[in-house]
Amino acid sequence: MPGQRSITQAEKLAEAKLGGIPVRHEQMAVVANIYRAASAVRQHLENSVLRGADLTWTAFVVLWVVWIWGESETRHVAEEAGISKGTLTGVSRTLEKRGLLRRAGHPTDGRLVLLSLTEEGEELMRRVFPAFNEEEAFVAAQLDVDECRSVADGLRRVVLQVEEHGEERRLALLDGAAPAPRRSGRRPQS
Amino acid sequence: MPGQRSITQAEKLAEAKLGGIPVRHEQMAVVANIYRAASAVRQHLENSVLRGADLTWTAFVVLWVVWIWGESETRHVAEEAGISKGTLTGVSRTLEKRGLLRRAGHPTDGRLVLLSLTEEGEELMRRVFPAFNEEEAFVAAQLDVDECRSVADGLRRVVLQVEEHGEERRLALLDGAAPAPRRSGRRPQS
DNA sequence: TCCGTACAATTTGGAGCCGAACGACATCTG
DNA sequence: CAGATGTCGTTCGGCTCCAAATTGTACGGA
Repeated sequence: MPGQRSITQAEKLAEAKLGGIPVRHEQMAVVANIYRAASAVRQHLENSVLRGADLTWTAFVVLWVVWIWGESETRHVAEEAGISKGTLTGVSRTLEKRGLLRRAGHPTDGRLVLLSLTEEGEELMRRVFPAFNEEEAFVAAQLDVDECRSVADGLRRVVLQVEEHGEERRLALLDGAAPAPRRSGRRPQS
Repeated sequence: MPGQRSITQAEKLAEAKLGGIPVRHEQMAVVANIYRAASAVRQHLENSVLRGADLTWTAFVVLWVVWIWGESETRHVAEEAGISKGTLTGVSRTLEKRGLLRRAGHPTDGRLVLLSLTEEGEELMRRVFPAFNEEEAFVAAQLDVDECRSVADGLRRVVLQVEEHGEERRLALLDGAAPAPRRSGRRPQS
């Protein structure tokens, strides 16, 4: 139902709405499906393995990053996990309360906080990650290994494009104009 | 930096952590990159075109769905936009307050609410969508049209796999056990 | 030693988001 | 035509998230 057909139809309707102004169909389909897939995958993983371990997606990602990279400074963890520093403060404190994560001050630089897993956290990851990876395999079950590689590679190029040229592009678009404040969140100045 | 290399490295570290238990690398890479790409794309679009129009991602998606499909019942809009009914209630009311969306009762079935764009909403979409689509093209600029098609197709298969077999899979995994309540949200019963 | 600057994490404000419970309405059944 | 059952959208509780403002620490030069 909302697969190939409805997306194609949506594109045609969009074109009609624009009175002949051309739409970049393929690029539109990539973005739309990236987002659909991300939601579907996240929801499946949260409702299968993560809920049983009482972890949110973000909490799992944070644990995973620290597990893989070992003791790390919070800003690196936030960057790698794809969340803001502010969010990480809350998440890491929750995980600390649950005894999965340790937060320690840096020995010489008092501004830094180092995150590492507790033994309990390590155990959890040894138990949960294999199940998580099983479900990753499940969601990708309609793709063979080569297709996985090529999809992953295409997505990597999207990420790189944004990381390398996104900032510059945004500046060019605004062209010196005010960056436009965010609707939500704390108000600037006032 | 966090491109091909660091992901591959992460996978090796993960395997080491598991003491030889095999990891499904390619499937893991697909999931990881779907999520990274979704975040990157959303952030870029929010910070470029959407912020200027004072729209969040979700608000834009809702407007887009109603624009494309015309007057629609809320549950269909929620489904198509990939958000819960409860979220849609809030978002649609915000958009109504801003004069972009109309909420009307169904003429014969009093339970339903129909959403449609106001003239102002239509104008906004005619103005914003082309810019949005331009940025979709920008984020996909490293992919040629064929690659776009094949990535989109691969992602579509992921979405279908979850939509068609996800529920069944989750039930099989829990195997009759309690579905494990969500940590957040309103508590059952009590 | 005392600034000023730089950069760290944290706090804070506002919106998003899910899913259980709820109330309103529709429809089926006897 | 009443009650049971089902299906809407809405409400509500708790958590997630971002980014501005804030707080705290480091370190360079006067």
